[in-house]
Amino acid sequence: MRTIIIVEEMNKIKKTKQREAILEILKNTKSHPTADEVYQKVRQKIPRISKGTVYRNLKLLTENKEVMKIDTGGTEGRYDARVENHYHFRCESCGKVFDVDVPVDTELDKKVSQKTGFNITHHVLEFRGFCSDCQKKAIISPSGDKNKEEV
Amino acid sequence: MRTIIIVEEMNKIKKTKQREAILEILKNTKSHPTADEVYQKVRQKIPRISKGTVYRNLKLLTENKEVMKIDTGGTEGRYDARVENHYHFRCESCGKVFDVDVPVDTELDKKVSQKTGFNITHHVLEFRGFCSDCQKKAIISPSGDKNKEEV
DNA sequence: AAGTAAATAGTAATGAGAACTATTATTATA
DNA sequence: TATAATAATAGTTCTCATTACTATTTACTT
Repeated sequence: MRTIIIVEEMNKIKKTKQREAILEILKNTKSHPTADEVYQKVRQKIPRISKGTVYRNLKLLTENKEVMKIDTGGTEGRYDARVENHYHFRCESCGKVFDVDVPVDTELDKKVSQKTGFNITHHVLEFRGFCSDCQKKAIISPSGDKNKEEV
Repeated sequence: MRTIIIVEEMNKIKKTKQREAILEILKNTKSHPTADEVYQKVRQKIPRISKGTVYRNLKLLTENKEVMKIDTGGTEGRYDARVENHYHFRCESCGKVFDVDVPVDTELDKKVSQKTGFNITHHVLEFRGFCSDCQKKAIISPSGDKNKEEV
């Protein structure tokens, strides 16, 4: 019988201006930009930065818990420099994501853990509906109908 | 000035064995299969069905509220024939999604609506952690580290 | 200052899902 | 029941977010 020892090699992370600029952008925005939005913004400072670098660093920063990835809903990931658990609202018309500041119910996790036997680390909660802007300009129904005619 | 009238044409949906088979599969499974998993299963009954048909019908069934799409987390959508709002648990190791039967807190929507001014229609809540199976076989940490060595 | 290893830019590959099109199947109607 | 109208299908191509790959550059170590 072989003994298996798991060794975690710490990979020495080097400081780069690209990663610092990306983190800075996330820290200075209240919106929750997509990777592409971060890319567009960081290009103003570092014009030759590549999209791969943005993705790689967003992933790295997420792994290091310096930022948080919002993978709830939609196809595009969104990134948030606010790393403590909190809730969001997503507009089903324009897709924008906003913070919702109500206390996180950690008791719920314990309750459901006991009931189900799952080892629950946290929960993600996203409110859905229509933001103020989209409520105003809601002339065309947001239900995704395509059978519209102009007469 | 032109008058614009928006006309919604009701598209008459035709019954097909493909769509019925897809709905049947979703009704007879407690798991929450991805489009591809549905495709694999329906192929046992209709071998020449195309993946596009599966996607199109899943979308159609979702629009008609006959099934529900779980777009929370991950890249792949999952489908559920249980259409009334309920909560889920997602295992961060194997990716499986399970139902969580605790009452849905609709009061929360009203409370947050009033506080924020968003028109909130519902919320999605997903517990995250590790399922029973993955807790047992958790020898290798699920944190996504790749720097492991066997000695 | 030189050596090393990690990070980068740029490009190609992947994979979920949507779009397109000629053909087939379903429903309405004569 | 046969026929006409049109929705749905199979099969293929396309899109778009994200990842992988690779030669070159940059940051840290000694």
